[in-house]
Amino acid sequence: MSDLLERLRGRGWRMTSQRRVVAEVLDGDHVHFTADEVHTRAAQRLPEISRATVYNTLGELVALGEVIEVATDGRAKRYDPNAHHPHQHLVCSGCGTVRDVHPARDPLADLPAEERFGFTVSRAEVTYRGLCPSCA
Amino acid sequence: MSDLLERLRGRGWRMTSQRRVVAEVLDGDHVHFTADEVHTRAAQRLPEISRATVYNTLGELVALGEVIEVATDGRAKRYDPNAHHPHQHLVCSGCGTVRDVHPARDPLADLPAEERFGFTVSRAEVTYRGLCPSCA
DNA sequence: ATCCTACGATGGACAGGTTCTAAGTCAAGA
DNA sequence: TCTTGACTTAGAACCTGTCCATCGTAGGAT
Repeated sequence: MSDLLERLRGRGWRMTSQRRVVAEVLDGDHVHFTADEVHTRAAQRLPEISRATVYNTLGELVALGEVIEVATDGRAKRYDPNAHHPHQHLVCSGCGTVRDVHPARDPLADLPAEERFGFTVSRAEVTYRGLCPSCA
Repeated sequence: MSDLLERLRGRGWRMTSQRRVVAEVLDGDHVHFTADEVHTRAAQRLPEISRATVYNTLGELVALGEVIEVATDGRAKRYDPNAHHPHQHLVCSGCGTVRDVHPARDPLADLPAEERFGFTVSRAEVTYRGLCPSCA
């Protein structure tokens, strides 16, 4: 993720301690935090960081394509830093855990033109639902 | 949809005028109202119906599997009474409109066993995103 | 090294969507 | 008809997310 910081600096980002901490929180595999969870974890390192800053930074990361916004349920959005390899999500209906998964085919390819109703379809998000081994 | 009322009564539901009106509002094809829209339309028939009752009833219908909850993008959830015929959703990123669509393949079939991580996967929800003709 | 200043951070107000609570009402079984 | 607990109500509370005015500071200029 430190090359994320490099990329951002290369794009003219002013590198502040707040942005660094948010990027560090999102570092790591299989992480799907809500904005509030990111804020809580960031605040452990930088207690005075504000929620607005976390929202701003996450929004910028999404706009830059470095992070993906995932709406797994009607509740808070989750932020997925694994933006450079296309994937979908497997969600446990019991505990809410999210795993990245890789279907065999691109789901966009399976929506025929006559089922697009004139829409310009740009992406397909698949949420597989079921029970994880612990909850089953 | 009147057999919906029958099914609900059969499951021990107390049949109130409020629940009847909510079920009637959801009747019909290609309907994807928000809770607030359901409330507005229900209130045309039953002016004193409260928002809480609409939310309660919608939640119960979802729990019973009679209605599907569709999470659009940070906006209000939409409620889809077409729960008995498998389909997916096409959402306009501009205005939030939802259309039912039918992909050529069952997306569940495209998640290989080694990508299931021991989960018991029961369903796949696909949300296609793009711009509708008016928003494009 | 210090100064400037535009960009970023802050926190508090605000808004939309949803859930909760306490009190009153009524469907349906006895 | 009576009784009772499930249902409804209004409004407060809550959660997620955005906006605003003000303050602070990163990083280029000097």
